[in-house]
Amino acid sequence: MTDQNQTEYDIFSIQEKWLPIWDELKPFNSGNADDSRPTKYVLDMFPYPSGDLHMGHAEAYALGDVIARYWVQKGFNVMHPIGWDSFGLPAENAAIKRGLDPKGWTYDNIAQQRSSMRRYACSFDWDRVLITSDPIYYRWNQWLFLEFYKRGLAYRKNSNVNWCPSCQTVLANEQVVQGLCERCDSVVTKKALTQWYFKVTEYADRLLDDLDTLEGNWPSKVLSMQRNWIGRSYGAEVEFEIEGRTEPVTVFTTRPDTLFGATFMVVAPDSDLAAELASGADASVRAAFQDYLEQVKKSNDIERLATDREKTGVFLGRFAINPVNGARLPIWAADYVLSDYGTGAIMAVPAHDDRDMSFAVKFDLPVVTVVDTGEDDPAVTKVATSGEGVLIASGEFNGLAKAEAIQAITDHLANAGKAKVAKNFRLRDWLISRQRYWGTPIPIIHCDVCGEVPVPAEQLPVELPSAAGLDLKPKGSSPLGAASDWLNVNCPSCGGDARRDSDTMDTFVDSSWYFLRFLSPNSTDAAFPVDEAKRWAPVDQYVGGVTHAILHLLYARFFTKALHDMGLVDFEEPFTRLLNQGMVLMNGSAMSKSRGNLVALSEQLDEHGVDAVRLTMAFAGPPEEDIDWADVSPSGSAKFLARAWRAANDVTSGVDVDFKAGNPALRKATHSFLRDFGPLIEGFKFNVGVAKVMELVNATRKAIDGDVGGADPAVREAVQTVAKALSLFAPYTAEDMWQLLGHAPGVALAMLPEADLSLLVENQVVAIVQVDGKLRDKFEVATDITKDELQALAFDSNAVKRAIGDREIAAVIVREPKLVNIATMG
RNA sequence: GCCCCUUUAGCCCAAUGGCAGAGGCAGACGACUUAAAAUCGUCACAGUGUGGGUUCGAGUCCCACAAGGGGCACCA
Repeated sequence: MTDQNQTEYDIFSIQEKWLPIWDELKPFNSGNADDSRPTKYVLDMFPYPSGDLHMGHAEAYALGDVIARYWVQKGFNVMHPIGWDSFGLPAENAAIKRGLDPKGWTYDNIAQQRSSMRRYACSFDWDRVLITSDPIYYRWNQWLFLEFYKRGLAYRKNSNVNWCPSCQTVLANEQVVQGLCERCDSVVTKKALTQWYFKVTEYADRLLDDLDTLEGNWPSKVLSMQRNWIGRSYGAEVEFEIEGRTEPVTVFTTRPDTLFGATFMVVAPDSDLAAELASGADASVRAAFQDYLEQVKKSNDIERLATDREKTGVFLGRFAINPVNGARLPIWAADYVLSDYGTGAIMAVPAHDDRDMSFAVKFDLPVVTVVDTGEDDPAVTKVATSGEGVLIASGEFNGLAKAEAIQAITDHLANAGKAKVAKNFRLRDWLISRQRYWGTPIPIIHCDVCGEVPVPAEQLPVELPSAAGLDLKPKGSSPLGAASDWLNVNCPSCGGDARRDSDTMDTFVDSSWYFLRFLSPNSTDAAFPVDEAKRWAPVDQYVGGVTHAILHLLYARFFTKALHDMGLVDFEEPFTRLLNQGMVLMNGSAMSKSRGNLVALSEQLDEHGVDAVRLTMAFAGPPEEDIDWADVSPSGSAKFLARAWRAANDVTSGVDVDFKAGNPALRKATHSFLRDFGPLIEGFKFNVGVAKVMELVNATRKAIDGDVGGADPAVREAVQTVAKALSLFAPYTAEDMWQLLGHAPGVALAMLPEADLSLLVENQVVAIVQVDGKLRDKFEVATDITKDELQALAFDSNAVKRAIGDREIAAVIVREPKLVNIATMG
């Protein structure tokens, strides 16, 4: 049965041999209508086609493949699709640099990655592929945009937005990291622009609360980052009368219990309120405010967020009245108050808030202590005390603790119509307009008569015009504005002259719903089929890097909830289970050309073979930890694979031997492996799973070389088990082993059997005896030994007697049949 | 400053509260070989970051601290 030419393991000829056969076999097709297997949806985060695959992709896809292939072997119809997140700036920048069309660059890279994925033996269903820059895909971005628009979830507003002067485009809040553009690290500035937004905040509560349902199935780190980002805080909105103004000003506070300690009010300098209050003051105040406003506008977030920065601000010459005690509070404008959070105005309680305290110290404002926390008085120390305590100097509320005080004071003011319970979110609406070319055109037409007019559904997609003749260089307005043939259209409503919106959508829109598009990637009837979504979605297992912990996952969750409310899906969370793999490092740091520590995937594959690289990724350690390529050994992996392969070559029994006649010890090893393997894979302990396969191979080797011999049925059973398990990590080697064992191609579809637990029953076990927790003796006993028998045996042991000496026995713990612990006095 | 994770052999990493070692790398030795490589086999190496506590028993649970990594950080 053995191929005579194959006496030595040669991974490279094995790779060449099997690729075309798999192309024919298509073992991972998930689209057969008469497939009766239960469904499972395993999804890898799709790549951006910025070049060929790199080590990071290799890790992610190796790990995703372990899971996808595992479920296939457990009898599931696994949908494991792939696509490309192919709109976005790198294509545009590359095009500008080389004078090419972004399209050509993008699709060349996709072809390259696709061929590398095939060679890497990813278990993708190649009949389910999508590319977000295809009109057939982004048409549905536009359709969804318009559906959102109908429901008020997409809207346009003018505000101060994040602006990257280098990318020459606006950025979402989420794309600004430490005041820098996440893409190019330029200092982000502010710019007042009218832009499109998705109303994520409408879902803020659900986005936060539903994280609880993911507990245990998503990494806790991601859950906490999302919670942090959404940032819900409860408190009260309190109205303050303003001298010389009819309307009161509402402030949001999480500490209504400290109201008696409010000594001034602060408003955001860039708010309308600040301007209005200043305009009612005298000339010198107005001038000072204008100066300050200019200064604030010039500063960027880097400066603003520096923690050691001194507080700045100007007095607006106006006063508010504290609703609890009638105190006159000076109103200041200061940039530590943000115009787009809460109401853009706060009551300042320096005694119990660090920020207010440093402001009070800087400008010599009074400090009134109203909570006794047992610490030194902040009015004296000038150090705010923000902890729990008892109310003082708060009139009828004195003596109350924090929670009661919050309740009581809020209720008291609410009765007078001056306050209400409120909550606020750190989360802002999602700014989706981008002033760039390579993205989905926003399907809105601007008409001087009719205003914003949606492009009628039957006119979708609004295709991108060719880049030929367009200047793609960033210049602060969309390159599409210059495509006049494309831009100028008739208004769908009145037929008059009108213009298309020339901005394109943030590419995170593309990836917010792509997991649904895989259900029918080529459909021109709908974004996705609702009935298929019921069958396949949500995604059972999502695999990808933690870099998307906030942005992508939050947006996809928002889309899912919106689609749920539109009646298009029947679930509210898109990704039931999430695995974040770590990064691949080299010598302790992320690989980069500039650091000179880049490891080329193609070179690794050429040197060690696909299987050894994949196995190394899985074996290196827990998947969520980083892998330092300097610490692992792909050549060691290759050595092991050769060892496994040779075991298959040494099997001399026929395909249909009866395993029951096999060597009991080796059968036991095989079935103990089968018992352990599944839970390890399902618990993402791939490294331990691989170690178990190695253990079984070692046991098999010993059996073959020892008394058992290669003809024993247990050897075949063991090696077949190895081949199946190994196909999760090393598909080429496993397939070749499968053939050596006399099977038709398709080890990936071979079922992983359940362990026969009856083979694992022990009737003898080693019992240990401890004295005061220290091991003193051990001996074999029957597994059904009684407690008394075991205890008697323990006291019979000379070693135990010696250990006890003449001390008195305090307690004897017996855990039959494996343990006796004798505790002595003293 | 706040929160989270990690810390086990020279290295990467295992260990339902019950004998610290499953697996690998790097080593040493042996067999095979004229020799080497490959292969096969054997072996050594830590008492689990530090200090307390709970327990009959702690790598595992609790508290504090240290080091490394990550996240958040003027959001009222």
